[in-house]
Amino acid sequence: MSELIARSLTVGNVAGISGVSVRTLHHYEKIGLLVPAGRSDAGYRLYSDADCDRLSRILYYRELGFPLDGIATLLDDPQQDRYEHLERQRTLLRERLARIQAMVASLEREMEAHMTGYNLTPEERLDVFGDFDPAQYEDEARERWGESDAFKQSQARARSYTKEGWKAIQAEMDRFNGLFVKAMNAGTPATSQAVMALAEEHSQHISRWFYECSYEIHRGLGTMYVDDPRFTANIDKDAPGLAAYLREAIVANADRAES
Amino acid sequence: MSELIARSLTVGNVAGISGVSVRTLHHYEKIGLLVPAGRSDAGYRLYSDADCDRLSRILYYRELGFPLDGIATLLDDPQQDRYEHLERQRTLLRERLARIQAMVASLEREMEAHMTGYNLTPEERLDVFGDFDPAQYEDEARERWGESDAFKQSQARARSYTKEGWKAIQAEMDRFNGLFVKAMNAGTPATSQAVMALAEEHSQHISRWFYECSYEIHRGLGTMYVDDPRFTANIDKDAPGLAAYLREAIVANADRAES
DNA sequence: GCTTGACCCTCACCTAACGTCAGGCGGTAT
DNA sequence: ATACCGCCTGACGTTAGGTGAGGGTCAAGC
Repeated sequence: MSELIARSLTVGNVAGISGVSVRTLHHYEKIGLLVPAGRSDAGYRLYSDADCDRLSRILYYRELGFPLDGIATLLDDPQQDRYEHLERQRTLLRERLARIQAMVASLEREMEAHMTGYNLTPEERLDVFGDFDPAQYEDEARERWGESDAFKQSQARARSYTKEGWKAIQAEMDRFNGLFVKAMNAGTPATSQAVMALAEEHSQHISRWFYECSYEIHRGLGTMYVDDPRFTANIDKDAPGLAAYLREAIVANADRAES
Repeated sequence: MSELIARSLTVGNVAGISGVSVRTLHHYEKIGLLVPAGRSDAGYRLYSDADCDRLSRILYYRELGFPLDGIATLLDDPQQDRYEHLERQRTLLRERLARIQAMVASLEREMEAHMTGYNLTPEERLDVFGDFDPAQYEDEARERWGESDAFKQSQARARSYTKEGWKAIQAEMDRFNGLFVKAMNAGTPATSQAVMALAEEHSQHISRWFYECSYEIHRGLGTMYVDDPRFTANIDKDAPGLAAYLREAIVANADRAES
């Protein structure tokens, strides 16, 4: 056996590289969660590599929201080997990721609502992360957006909006509404060239700002305007029948383009 | 103007749909963070839609680690409009996501270390999320793994290991080591057919369990075994010179296969 | 050898964000 | 009318540390 030079670190060192405060380390010792391997002559705490290892695990579980005494029982359970921990931590991280994604989804729902101007119910607003099932969520997103690529694009773009862009998009959406209303009130059929062109522009506007809006997706949107009463109510607010008119134009345009 | 039937909810209702406790709502009222719009005759708290809206924002910021009084100043700042909040929340979520990804990366580094048996330094172990720069991280990963696809695969696979798989991989790695050591000790040249075949098997084993291991990547690994003293030390622990021997075999095999 | 400044020690009290009773009123369904 | 559930207001407890006070320690420079 070659000599073992076990490097030992002081509280300050450990605090420095781990990012926790010295006080926190004191605290962890007091509650028995992380007792340093030894002390120097002067009484300085000396942390071994194993201590750092343990601290790293502690920080993982702490970040994931475990109470400190829970972490202690987890770490001190002799039943558990390293693999067990890595496994659990991975699972927990996955859940965490899902939670964040739920928040992102909720945020985007709100941005969208804010944009199109309809009001969320308190239930919708407060469903920020509770009872979140990632699988169901993915399905819902896929169902809603037709395919997940488009959805991802939406996220990617949403992330890069500037304030000006945001305002511009809203103005543009208003302009669209105005044009559609005008056409409808003038009695122009939704299937006319002019109105279909407007629908085409609408789809391209979405592509520019939100996600690659395929005709399939655009059709889906049109359907939603009519089928989802919250959308319908908002769209029909100023001009009754606009939602249906919009849908007809969108579908006609999609059919024409794809034929 | 049509009549406005502002629905109002009791504490219990709000607690139910938001997932926070009644006590929490009491607390938020006491500190002035969320004061319900009104009270019923009996003194029941009545929360309006706007209150729910505010609560939703509060929960966002809370989840992101803001202190409650900080949240109050954020929400009550008249300078800030809705967009400001959405914008900030998005940024914060992105940071959060990066943090989780850093943890995942750190976890995978540890799994890998555990697998190949080398010991991380305390610094490495404790670098769980601090000072994380996603760009730098990606670069490092790319540099290390040659291209990012392979790296992503590694992550994808790592996520699906079972305990048995994990043990099997370790056993297999040990078996490889044994075979290489035997060959080396027997004086078999690293460039011999037999040893190159072993190297090929090694690469395929990695492909099976970690990521599509191209010859380029495999060569990179071999180089790392020699260049990274931590790897070298661990590999040479039982059989001095094994790291260099391994590298020679891997490179020879890759050259042969690609010619 | 002495000082200085960064770092360490141990109490000890303070805080944030709730959890958890206790004791009592209000509403409503049987 | 009773029973039960949900609501009310204190008030104390708890977790995970923050923030000094008062006092040793160590390495560098004069």
